[in-house]
Amino acid sequence: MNHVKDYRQQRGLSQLKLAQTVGVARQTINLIENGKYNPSLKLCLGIAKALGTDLNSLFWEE
Amino acid sequence: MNHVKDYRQQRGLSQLKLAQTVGVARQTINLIENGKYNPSLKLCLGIAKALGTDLNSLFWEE
DNA sequence: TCGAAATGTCACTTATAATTGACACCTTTA
DNA sequence: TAAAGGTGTCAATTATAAGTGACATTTCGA
Repeated sequence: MNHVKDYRQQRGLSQLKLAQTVGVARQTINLIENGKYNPSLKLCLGIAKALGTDLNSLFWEE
Repeated sequence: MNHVKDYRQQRGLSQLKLAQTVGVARQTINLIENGKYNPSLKLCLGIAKALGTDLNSLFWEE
């Protein structure tokens, strides 16, 4: 899994708001948060920047 | 860009060897190293683990 | 300096990420 | 009690990641 939902909620953002910031559809954010698929690197980078964090914090499991 | 090529060469691996370890085609590694496209998160994770490093080291630019 | 391994790239196909529109369900507030 | 915002999910389409086979060039050790 990943930590997108946690970080998004900590920032008080809706899925829609995050999606608009990153420039993707709301459904795409929803699917990523629920582990339903495998986002592209570019999208991961966009989400990390929009949430003021980095790739490891959101997507890395030791 | 990214640092896949640097890390791979430091480990003395060919594109083919890394591709086999990760389970993708050699061309896929070549395209990623040359910034020709946008790999999936799953593939980025596989490459990071195969090279004994992490997402930020390979793909994060401040 | 020859030959093999490694790399870069092409065309084509297949798998899947991502989009769009829609609907049901839930919670909160007027 | 109903209206609005937020979420989860569905089906259908489009965009693109990834695979396959092939070939030319470069690199490097015997």
